[in-house]
Amino acid sequence: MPRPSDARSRFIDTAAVLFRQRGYHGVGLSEIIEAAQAPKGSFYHHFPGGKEELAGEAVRRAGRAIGRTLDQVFEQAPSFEAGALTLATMIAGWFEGSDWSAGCPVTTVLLDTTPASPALSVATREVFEDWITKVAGHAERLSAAGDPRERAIKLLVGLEGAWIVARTLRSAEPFRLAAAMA
Amino acid sequence: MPRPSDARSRFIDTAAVLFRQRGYHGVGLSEIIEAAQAPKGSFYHHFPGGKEELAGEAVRRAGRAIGRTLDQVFEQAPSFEAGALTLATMIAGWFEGSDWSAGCPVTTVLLDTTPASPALSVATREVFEDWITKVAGHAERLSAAGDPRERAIKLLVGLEGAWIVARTLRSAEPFRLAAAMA
DNA sequence: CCCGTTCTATGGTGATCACCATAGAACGCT
DNA sequence: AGCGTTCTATGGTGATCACCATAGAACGGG
Repeated sequence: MPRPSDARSRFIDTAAVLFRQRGYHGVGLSEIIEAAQAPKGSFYHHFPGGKEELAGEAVRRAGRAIGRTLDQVFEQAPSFEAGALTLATMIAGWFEGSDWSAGCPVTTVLLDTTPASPALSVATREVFEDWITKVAGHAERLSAAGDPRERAIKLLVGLEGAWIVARTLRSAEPFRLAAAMA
Repeated sequence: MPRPSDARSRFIDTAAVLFRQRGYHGVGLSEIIEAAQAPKGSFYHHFPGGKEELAGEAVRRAGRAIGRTLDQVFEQAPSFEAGALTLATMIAGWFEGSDWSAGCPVTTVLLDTTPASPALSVATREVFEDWITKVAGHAERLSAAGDPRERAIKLLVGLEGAWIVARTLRSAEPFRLAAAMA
């Protein structure tokens, strides 16, 4: 086997960035290929499934990255509430750093493709379920009040809502309020 | 002036439905025109600003409709909490009735166009601000605890988040939890 | 009745869409 | 060295994109 291609990886990361800014249909394949500085022809070698396969990989990779962050934050949090606030503050910081343009990598693809693309619907669902399971585990470990899964979904709902509202209001306040709610 | 055109109105309503399902870039103009059963040429007569102008009208009209619902619900609610629960239940019902495909009319356009289209960014922002102002007024009138505007944003964040998460989970639970949070 | 405005109707425009056929280059293996 | 696989590179494919030029139909007011 020749050298492992970093072109494939660049495709995924580039696509993730662009999809978060303008959604799945808002970004053309040619723009992704150009931004990834890869030849057009090698795209379909790495992604026989085309744009959908690429988006699926982007969603899963970004999902895993956030999942890791989520574990790190809650592992060193003194309480579930403190962890939720730290997480919300972190996301708000990244979001503001992107000038309120880098939306949730799952949501931005989800709204453009569900239920039109079953494969992508499954990918987004699995990422959300993974996050919920992880957070519920931390909620239970930190002996937070109430049902762990419900608390996890509450946090997810609050953060996703904040990610939407903050984009228009161009303010971190929704994240602060989301953390306070959950 | 000849008869007021109902074609223009059909364009707006048709576009609103389709944008909510698949986002701004996910729906082609030709599909909207065909679904509205209008000739292609009359579109640019009614909307010289093209697709963006149409989307702006769709967002504002849908925003006003939800704004009216919001007033109706809170005007006959015994408390802010009761109103929030009723509202969340209503939206969840509509959403499930569309087989979890009719997303928030603002969000679905917002994520596809902000900040690429300043005009649409303004439209989505104005609708959200209108909702917040309305809900804050009801919160104050019903003497809900805490800052009225903060409570309004909390409810908005919760509902928008629920609208996202419920789409993937295909369940009304996120709406129930959003109401409980706010 | 005729004019002027409003709206409908047809038929494209160039540009971009996602996708692919084909061939050569780069490398590991035997 | 020669083979087989992996990847790069080029150059399109038909389809759809948003948009528009042009002309006729439908209606009001004078």
